[in-house]
Amino acid sequence: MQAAREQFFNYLAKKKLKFTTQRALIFDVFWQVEEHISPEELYGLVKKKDPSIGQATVYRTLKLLSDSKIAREVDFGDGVTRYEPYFGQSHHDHLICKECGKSVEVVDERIEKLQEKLAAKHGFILSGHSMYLYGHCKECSKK
Amino acid sequence: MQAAREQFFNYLAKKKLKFTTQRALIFDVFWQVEEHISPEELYGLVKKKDPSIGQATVYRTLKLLSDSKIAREVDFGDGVTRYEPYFGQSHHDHLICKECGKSVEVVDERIEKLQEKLAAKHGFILSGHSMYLYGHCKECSKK
DNA sequence: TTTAAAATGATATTGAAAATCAATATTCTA
DNA sequence: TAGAATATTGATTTTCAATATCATTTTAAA
Repeated sequence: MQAAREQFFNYLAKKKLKFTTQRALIFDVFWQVEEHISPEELYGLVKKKDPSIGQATVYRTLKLLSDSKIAREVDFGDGVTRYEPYFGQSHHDHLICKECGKSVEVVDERIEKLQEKLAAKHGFILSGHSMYLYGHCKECSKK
Repeated sequence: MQAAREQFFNYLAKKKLKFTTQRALIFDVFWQVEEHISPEELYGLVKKKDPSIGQATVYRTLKLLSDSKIAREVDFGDGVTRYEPYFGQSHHDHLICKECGKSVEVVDERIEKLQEKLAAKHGFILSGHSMYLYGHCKECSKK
């Protein structure tokens, strides 16, 4: 079994929750996702494989995936929470084109370090952050 | 007239919009705000001064204040968009305690520079960013 | 097998935000 | 100034994502 699937299984076991066929299916479809997906979009994909699955189950399962660190919530500020496969992925933030909506995953270790120091300076222990860079991509700048 | 009020007035004039008494009142109440406020909270305050003002007008005016760079939208990820006085303020990001909800305004010029470079590295021209640092404040860490 | 706990899908509900719309108010123009 | 054009307002409805509820079914434990 893939590591991520196993992690999900273990997480559920630890919480005395069940690895149901619905959760397995939702996980499998989700795990194919490139970049990120909204609950509604995922629901659409999942329904193709099993039309009997309820929308609420998709929402609930995404929460579980998020709690178990298999998925990560991303919020591009357009009113929809999206999720992206996270387990096994290295940490990254997002760079989004305001014009065409394209998003790129980015990281800068120096920024990460500075964020921690910045928090510490104010007496905080940093546990996470969300950083979205907005701008115009090469293609859109040309126009 | 204060600079911010004037900026709002000029913005409206440029767009051929009117500086109505409602907009003036909403601006005035908003400008007293420390840190940030949600539309609903602001609506509550404004109603105390003029109970006839409609909720929609508060929402609309906040959008105008945001468009004119007098206010800035902030999103702490709890489903409510808040606004903070921005005109004349120096740029800053937010450090939020996950436990007590306290928020602190922070900046690090080095981070700002690195963000720009990071975007450039991917062919983007950076036009803005949103950065929220989450952690535990000194008081909450003690417990 | 019985009992308890968890999960599901359908449906209803919530809450923020936006859209609609009739009624006013303001500005422009002849 | 009268009248036309435009903008604004407040009330209300609508939208939409997300969550809550609940009866039913499934699964695990005793």
